[in-house]
Amino acid sequence: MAVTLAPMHSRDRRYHHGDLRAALLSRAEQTLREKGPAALSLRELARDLGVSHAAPSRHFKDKQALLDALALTGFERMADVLEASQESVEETFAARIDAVVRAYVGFAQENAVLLDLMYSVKHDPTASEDLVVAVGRWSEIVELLVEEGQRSGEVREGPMERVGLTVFAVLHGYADLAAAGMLPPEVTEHGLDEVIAFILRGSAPDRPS
Amino acid sequence: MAVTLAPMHSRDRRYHHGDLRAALLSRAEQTLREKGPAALSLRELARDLGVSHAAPSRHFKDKQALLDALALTGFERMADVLEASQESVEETFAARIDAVVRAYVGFAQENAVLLDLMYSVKHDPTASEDLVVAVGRWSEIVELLVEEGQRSGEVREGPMERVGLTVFAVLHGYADLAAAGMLPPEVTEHGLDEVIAFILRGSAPDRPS
DNA sequence: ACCTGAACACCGTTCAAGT
DNA sequence: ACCTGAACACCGTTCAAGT
Repeated sequence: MAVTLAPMHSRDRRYHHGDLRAALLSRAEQTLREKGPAALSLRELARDLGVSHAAPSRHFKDKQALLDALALTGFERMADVLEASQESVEETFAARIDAVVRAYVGFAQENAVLLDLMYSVKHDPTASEDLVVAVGRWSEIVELLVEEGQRSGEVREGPMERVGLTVFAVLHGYADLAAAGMLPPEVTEHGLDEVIAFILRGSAPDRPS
Repeated sequence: MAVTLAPMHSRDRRYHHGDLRAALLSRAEQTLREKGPAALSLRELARDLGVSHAAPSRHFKDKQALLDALALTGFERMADVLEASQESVEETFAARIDAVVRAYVGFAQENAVLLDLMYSVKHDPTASEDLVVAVGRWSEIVELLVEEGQRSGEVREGPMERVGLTVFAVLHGYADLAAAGMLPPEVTEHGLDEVIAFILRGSAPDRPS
């Protein structure tokens, strides 16, 4: 019966969608969130949006291209969240780490499936240039933070690949466990304090003995 | 458990495979490793093994059941590797952590895609009971290790959900980054020393000041 | 430029039937 | 018990054609 176009909603655009690309991304994320990555189908997406099954190919070369684009928006939003966490925060390493850990873990919990997608896409060798840029943006945040801590004497000396990377590993590991639902419920926010304290102890300078 | 049976076709296998279940799992892992999870198809698996496309359904209810079973073997092998890492190792917290970190990261690097599968399956609410058991086996290893360290005074006091979980988060985060190929190449093994030192500092008791 | 509709090859799942 | 072969509904991708 669906031969007539866009009949249901009076305020619908012309026979082509208007901003199909954005609509596809948004709807895809919703499906991902609600039914998981295995349930994501281009044809169903098109059906939901009231366009033909071939329409998405005008905006995304193939399914993987849509997933890549979705992951990219995830990285960008993540970077935004991390950068925002550093605004109007006391300029000590402890305060900054506290803010960034809470922001990262919060994002991970609210966007667990998207985070999975982000990391699996990044794993892919054919990753786009934009994506590399977006990843760089938020690994830089941790780097800057650590370097600042080193200058102020709050963080032990050493190259970024050692100190910064390890701090990031803690951050990422805890967020990943939280997103995967592996943390006992009462630990989820309580545990954050311990993680932050752990990072501070682990990255503190040696005390003269 | 008869292994040899009457042959059927000219030179190939018998008409039923013999141990199709194990063959499916093994071949699925190989495909996963070589071509990634998106390229895994039950029909292709069956083709590769010379059985009809409907044969796998005798052993796995559906595709997800096969993936679950594959993830389970991953968890079991992981537990084996971790347990093996604790044999004939000096009985100090430092030595034990060193061994377990290297084992975990090593496994993660050699089985990156499988690890992804393991965590995505564990994320699934319909996870089997066997799987929960297998996960428990290796989170216990870290717990025992931390408790032992606490008794010997090498590790600060505190409940397992605080100290043990955080140690595990570092371990997991670094392994995940390594598996995802996010570590600069020269860091991969060099960085392990820093991670281990970080864990030791982070979990050490407070020094009287 | 943007989308449709038909076509193609492939997929997961089910099921009666064979051995 | 274990597997086959056909059938069904669905999928991703491509492409000539419409507007």
